[in-house]
Amino acid sequence: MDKRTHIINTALNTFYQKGIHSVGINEILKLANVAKKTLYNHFVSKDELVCACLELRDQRFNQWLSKQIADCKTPQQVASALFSAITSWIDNKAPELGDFNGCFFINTAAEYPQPDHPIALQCKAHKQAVLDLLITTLSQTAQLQNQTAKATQLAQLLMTLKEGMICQARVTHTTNHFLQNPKFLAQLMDAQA
Amino acid sequence: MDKRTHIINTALNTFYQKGIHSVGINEILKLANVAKKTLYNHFVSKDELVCACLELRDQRFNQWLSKQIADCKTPQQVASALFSAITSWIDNKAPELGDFNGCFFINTAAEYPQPDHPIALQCKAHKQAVLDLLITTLSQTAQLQNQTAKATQLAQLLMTLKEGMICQARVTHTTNHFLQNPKFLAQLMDAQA
DNA sequence: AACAAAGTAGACCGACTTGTCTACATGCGT
DNA sequence: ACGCATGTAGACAAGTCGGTCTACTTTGTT
Repeated sequence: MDKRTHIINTALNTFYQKGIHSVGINEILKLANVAKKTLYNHFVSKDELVCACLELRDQRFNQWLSKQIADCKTPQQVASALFSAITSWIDNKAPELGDFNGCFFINTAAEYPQPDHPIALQCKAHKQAVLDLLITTLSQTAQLQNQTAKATQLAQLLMTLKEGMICQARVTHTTNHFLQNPKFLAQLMDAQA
Repeated sequence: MDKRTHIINTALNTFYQKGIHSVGINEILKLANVAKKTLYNHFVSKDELVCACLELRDQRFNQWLSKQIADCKTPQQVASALFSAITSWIDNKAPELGDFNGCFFINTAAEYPQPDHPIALQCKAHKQAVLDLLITTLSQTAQLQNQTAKATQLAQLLMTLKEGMICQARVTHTTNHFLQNPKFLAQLMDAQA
């Protein structure tokens, strides 16, 4: 396998489970069975390796999520698919995303508090990409065609609930199962009108 | 002033703004104008200092929040008060909580991924305390007396939205202003019935 | 067969980390 | 006035960090 992607894979798994600052370069080297020079031959610094991890995670997550909410015909279906996808992720039933340990981007952003740091900006960009995915998916439903404002608002609501679910699960290890109640979702998605 | 509380205050401010692992003991010593021996005379380790910071933050936050949602007569009022309080915090209009940098407990938990670590447990306990505050406040409204199940469910929904707002604001620096729309809140709080 | 590219293993550097310890100064109760 | 607790200032230990570098080995191409 390509050494570079192998390093990124190992680093992503380790960073995601233990955080960035808690994991040293040497730990990644041992786990990946790779020499230090090889790593620094592909990445000029640890920060750049972190960026590559964020990029890979962004790809994987967006691909996974877009598959989960594809073919939804109504906003309610989108909400339902989204929340059951997140719940299955929390319950470790989404192997593509690894053992659940919260949102890698929120966790990472917490370790890089300077808002203009490249890593913080990349975390921010990921959130925007997910929001855009929700907006376009919602906009493609029959109910919301040519209503981008309403679709945007709904997408923001879904995002807020999604982030809340993830953070709650990360810290308290609890899940809000009523977010999968169809009746509640129907009322929630109509509440905007 | 008491040296111990002065150290905790300085440490809390610094940890909250920059994260735990990014801040060394020496930085806190300089900011607090305190000798290293004094610090280690009051705290056996950095971890214990972090615990003291979490405890202080927990006190301050709960006190602030309970004041914000006191005297609410309906669930909708509770929701409205909660979300406008969080929004004012995000907009740096809650001086008791310092310059907004997300949830200190979520940020800290992200730096201590082991679920059984004392610091992680303290973060978890804080979230439970906030949830309890919401439950009791909601239970005291006329509409929800003797309906603890419904009050609990509503409190969980409010918690999820609150966490989502905070995390979104932390990473993307955006706010969902429609969460303060009274019409939307009314529909949201009725959606459970 | 030969050569260049890319790998391994790990010593090493300087800076930083938490935490200990010595030496000295200050304030307070009796 | 004395003694003790508590403070300051900072050297120091022991270890970790990211990152560089040397010396050697493997791999693939021509």
